[in-house]
Amino acid sequence: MRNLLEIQKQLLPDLMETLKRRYTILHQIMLSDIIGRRTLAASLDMTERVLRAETDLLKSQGLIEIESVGMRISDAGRRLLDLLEPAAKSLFGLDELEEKIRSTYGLSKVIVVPGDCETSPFTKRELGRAGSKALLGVLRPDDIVAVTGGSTLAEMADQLTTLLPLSYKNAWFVPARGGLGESMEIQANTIASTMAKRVGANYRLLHVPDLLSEDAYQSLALDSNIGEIVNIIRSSRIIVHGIGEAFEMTRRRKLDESTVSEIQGEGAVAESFGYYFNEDGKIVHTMLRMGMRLEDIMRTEVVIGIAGGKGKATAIHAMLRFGQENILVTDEAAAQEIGRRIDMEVQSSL
Amino acid sequence: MRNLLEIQKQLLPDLMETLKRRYTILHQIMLSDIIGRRTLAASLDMTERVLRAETDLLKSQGLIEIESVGMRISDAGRRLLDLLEPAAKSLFGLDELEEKIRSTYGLSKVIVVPGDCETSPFTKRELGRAGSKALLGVLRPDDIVAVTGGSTLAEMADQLTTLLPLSYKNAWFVPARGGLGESMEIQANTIASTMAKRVGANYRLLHVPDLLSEDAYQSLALDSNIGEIVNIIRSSRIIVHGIGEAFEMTRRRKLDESTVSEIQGEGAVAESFGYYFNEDGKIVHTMLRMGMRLEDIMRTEVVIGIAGGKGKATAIHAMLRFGQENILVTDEAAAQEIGRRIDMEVQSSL
DNA sequence: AGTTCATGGTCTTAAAATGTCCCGGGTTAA
DNA sequence: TTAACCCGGGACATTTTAAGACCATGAACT
Repeated sequence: MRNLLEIQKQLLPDLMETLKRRYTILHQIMLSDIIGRRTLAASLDMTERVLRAETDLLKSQGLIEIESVGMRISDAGRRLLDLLEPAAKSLFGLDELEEKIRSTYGLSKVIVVPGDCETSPFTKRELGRAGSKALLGVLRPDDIVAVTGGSTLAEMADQLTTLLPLSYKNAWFVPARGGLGESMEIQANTIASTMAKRVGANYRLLHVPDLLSEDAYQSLALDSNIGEIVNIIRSSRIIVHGIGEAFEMTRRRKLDESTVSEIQGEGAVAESFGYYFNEDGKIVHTMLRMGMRLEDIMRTEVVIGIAGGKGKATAIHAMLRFGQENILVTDEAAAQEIGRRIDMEVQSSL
Repeated sequence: MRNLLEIQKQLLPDLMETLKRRYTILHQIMLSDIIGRRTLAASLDMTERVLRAETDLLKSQGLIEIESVGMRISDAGRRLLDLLEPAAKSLFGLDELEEKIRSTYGLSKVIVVPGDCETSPFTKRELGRAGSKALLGVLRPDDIVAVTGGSTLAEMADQLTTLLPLSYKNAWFVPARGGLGESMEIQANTIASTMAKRVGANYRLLHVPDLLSEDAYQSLALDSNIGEIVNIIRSSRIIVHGIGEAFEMTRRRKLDESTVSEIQGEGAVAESFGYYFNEDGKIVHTMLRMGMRLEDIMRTEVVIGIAGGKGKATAIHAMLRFGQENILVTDEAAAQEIGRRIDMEVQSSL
């Protein structure tokens, strides 16, 4: 109950601060699996000595275990974090931010994790955890899930774990599109297969390059194997996609200079599923490609967007305006920025 | 949510201590109406200086007002205490104690107030407050309530206040028995009238001595006025009774030496409604008297027992074993002791 | 085998908490 | 009216605690 905290704040004015601090420490320890005092102090921007006081306390409460190799969260600590998570949201004021974004863009759910992906790799991991939690929250035993590529999605795949012994052996994971010329780990194909393995589901891969010439597209479309998997992709009930900053994506796709400047000229700020969007969420550029098409996306029941970092706020905002998202998973830095933009819009519309 | 507090106990054990301390201080200030720093420090067993640090904080939070005559609780402070009360129960571990006693003896409700009646007059006042709260919780507009005498009941009568504008003008308060040879303030008659006045209800008095000879009993029973009020008493839906230590009651009743030794020889430890009970809750001695009889008590819908102090634990325990209580209101000292006895019983039954 | 990073111990210093006493003023009871 | 009493608040020495800095030792990894 939110009330109780408000009441206690009167008698314990510094309650929030301490609670936040200890929660953050415990949380960080959990994310790090095992971590030393000095490293942890540096990553939390505390002096070693005060951190030590806190970890001693956490240890005496049985929330962490201290070994010669470092500190590790205990089962009790893990349980505590789980229980505290909703409260922590309100502690950091993230619940309000979530609701603001959710209601403004009519989403069914918004999840904001504390921190900034760009600054801390742990926040990125947390984003992945939150994303997989969100996916598991809507995943049914015989769903088809399409996923895109990207480092955030890769992190999410790593964090995906089924706690319940629910069987997903009739579910399918497929890539939403073909491969980018990027490292193996963050390709949609890899991510689809990782996710599938982690929840005990099946997967199909799409072995075609993402960027296609007209000729190549036509000939591949006739291939029956490819046709089959593309049909599966297009009938997905759930799509999980990263959100990219437009310019960076052109670079990662190694587009030629003229195309890049063309896309930029059209005011593109965001990219997802192979489409480029301007600030207003309008599609300004479409890449010829295999896999999900616009009409498939619009038909998809659950669209989960996942991205974080202040620098991606513009891109995320554009995707929200596009209006096809159902669930957004982002971080505090991006959410704050999006919140500011919402405020500005409201103000200018008065 | 109960959960949150449990979580806090793990993550903020030190803050919970100060929360307890500040709650106790604020609570004591409320009970004292107005009190000076030194007096308060003495009654809470703290040094003046540490108390001062706390009261300064309470003042800065606007929970108390400091005047030249002493400290007084503010409206905000009063509100805070009310809101925090259920949480405080769990903070002090009293909720578990309540539940333990409740379930062991099949009561519908057990209320344990912090402290020890014998040590602190404030705890006695608190016991009275809790008792009147419990009564108001079950009191219906046209109830008949029988009350016994005793200092605890007197305190309860003083603390009885109806917050709601509920009308009890059709309710009746009656004494459960006649007068003891004691001071006016703690006689059942006085208490019944005080309670009735405080909630705007009616009252009838029973003007007969509690201890009667056979002859006197017979002749009084024929009196129509007395017969009428006795009938009202016997049809009560609620009875609120104190619980006395057997030996002390024989003294207060000024019984002759032979009767006293007789009662003692029978192993009596508790007294209530004019009956003496042994440790097992069996009635071992009955006084000839007007008013409530055993069969009336058994028929009564709501029996509220109220008593506190470690020295009364044996007596309270005996009454619980008697098995007619529905609601017990006691203090921490007595409840702890009763809890210990329950543990011993459980252990010996294994 | 050497390096690195971990915990846990210790010493010093700064700061906060505490114990103690006192003062002027208002309240109360005689 | 007066005197005793208790009040809050100021002052200050002292104790306790928190914090910073460093080091010893040991496990793990290269």
